[in-house]
Amino acid sequence: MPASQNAVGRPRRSSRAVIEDAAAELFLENTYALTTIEQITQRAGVSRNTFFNYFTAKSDVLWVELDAAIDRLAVELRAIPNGRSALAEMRAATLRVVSQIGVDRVPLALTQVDVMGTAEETRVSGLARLARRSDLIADFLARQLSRRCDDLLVLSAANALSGAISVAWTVWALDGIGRRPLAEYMSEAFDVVSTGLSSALGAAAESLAPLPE
Amino acid sequence: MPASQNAVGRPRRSSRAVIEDAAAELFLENTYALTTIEQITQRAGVSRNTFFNYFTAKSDVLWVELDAAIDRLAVELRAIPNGRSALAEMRAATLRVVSQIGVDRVPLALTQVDVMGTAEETRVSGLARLARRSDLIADFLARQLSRRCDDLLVLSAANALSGAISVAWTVWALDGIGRRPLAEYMSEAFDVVSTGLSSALGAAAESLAPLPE
DNA sequence: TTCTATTATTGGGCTCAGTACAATATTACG
DNA sequence: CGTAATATTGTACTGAGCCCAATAATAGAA
Repeated sequence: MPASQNAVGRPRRSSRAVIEDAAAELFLENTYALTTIEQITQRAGVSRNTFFNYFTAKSDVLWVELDAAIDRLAVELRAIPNGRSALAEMRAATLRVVSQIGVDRVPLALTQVDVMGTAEETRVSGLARLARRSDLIADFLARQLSRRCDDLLVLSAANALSGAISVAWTVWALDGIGRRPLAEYMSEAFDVVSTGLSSALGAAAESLAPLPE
Repeated sequence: MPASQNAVGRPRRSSRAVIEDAAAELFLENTYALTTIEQITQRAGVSRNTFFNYFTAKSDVLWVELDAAIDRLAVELRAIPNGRSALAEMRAATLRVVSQIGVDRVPLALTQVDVMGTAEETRVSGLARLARRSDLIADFLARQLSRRCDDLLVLSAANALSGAISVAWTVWALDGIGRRPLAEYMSEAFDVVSTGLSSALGAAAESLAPLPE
């Protein structure tokens, strides 16, 4: 634990935080793709290797908030005893995690997507998060439903739930400064997959005046 | 179109096919991660650059069948006129595409996952396919429902559907030689997300004897 | 058959992410 | 103050992906 506190006045900031900030600046200045790890570490005042002490990939720094949320979700899911209503518990656990996230904790990858040019480059790394969360949920569902992890039902449900959570994050971020709490978006997305696409899409079609053309 | 047919007896095989075969061999021999593009092209008898004439990434060769299926799905979805039942048309289009796929057309990434070591390395590239298909479906749903492409309902539904298709492919591949037609797996996966997770998971729980512990 | 425009293939060079490993600095703690 | 644990750095390397110009092969016209 080298860089935690200092004897003198200002507490020295951790290398990790310095790297995160330097990366955020450079991504906004030069886009994600055109920023090299060497540039990040130079601005942060550390060596290139130090970057890899804290992140396993350049894209990791884009998803700090999301990774933390997934970590917390994993803890929540593990704490749920067997035999409870899987879907209800899943929803509750997600909302518990998400309710602690302020409206300013937008993952770097989802902020100013246009200026950072983070449309396609970061898509893949975001999908890795979707997959990790999907795995967590699949394990949880398999346990709750007494089914195998590679069961089609389990995997489909886990994918749908993880996807819904992902979409909620995205739309929340896209809504800009005036965005409502993340939990509200999360609830909506859960409703869609919980009640089923046939009713969700059907209701959506009915609720709209049939636009010609 | 240089290497299509030859005057003499055996028609010379296209560079693309040769590369695909060489890659498949090497992935099985040395795993995906330990196979370099240079090795592939050497065995195929072409130069390294020729690889990039046919594939934009090393992982592309793992998903040839899936990419073709997604291309066909795109065509099918574009051909559907407005105003039809979005979910029913989506299901029908998917089944049309998938019914043409023989039980031996398993994407390379999903065959012998253990021996190829294609568990984690290829996960990400597979997710890129999920995302591309998700985009296609979102466009289609937005058109059918007269909603925006970045609408939460549209995105959630598209994600769930694309995920279900992805899961169907995976479970189908995992079922080995005795696997049933892909369309059957696809139908099952569609049912899960169509009827809704609350009923799907609820029904699943009811249909099982409550296993103790 | 010969010429020509098109397309496929190749060679060379280059950037940069990610890895490995050993050496050194820094911190915490007894 | 000494020492063990941890953080940081230096150096070197592999391999994917990209760029661009040069060359080979092909199809089609004449």
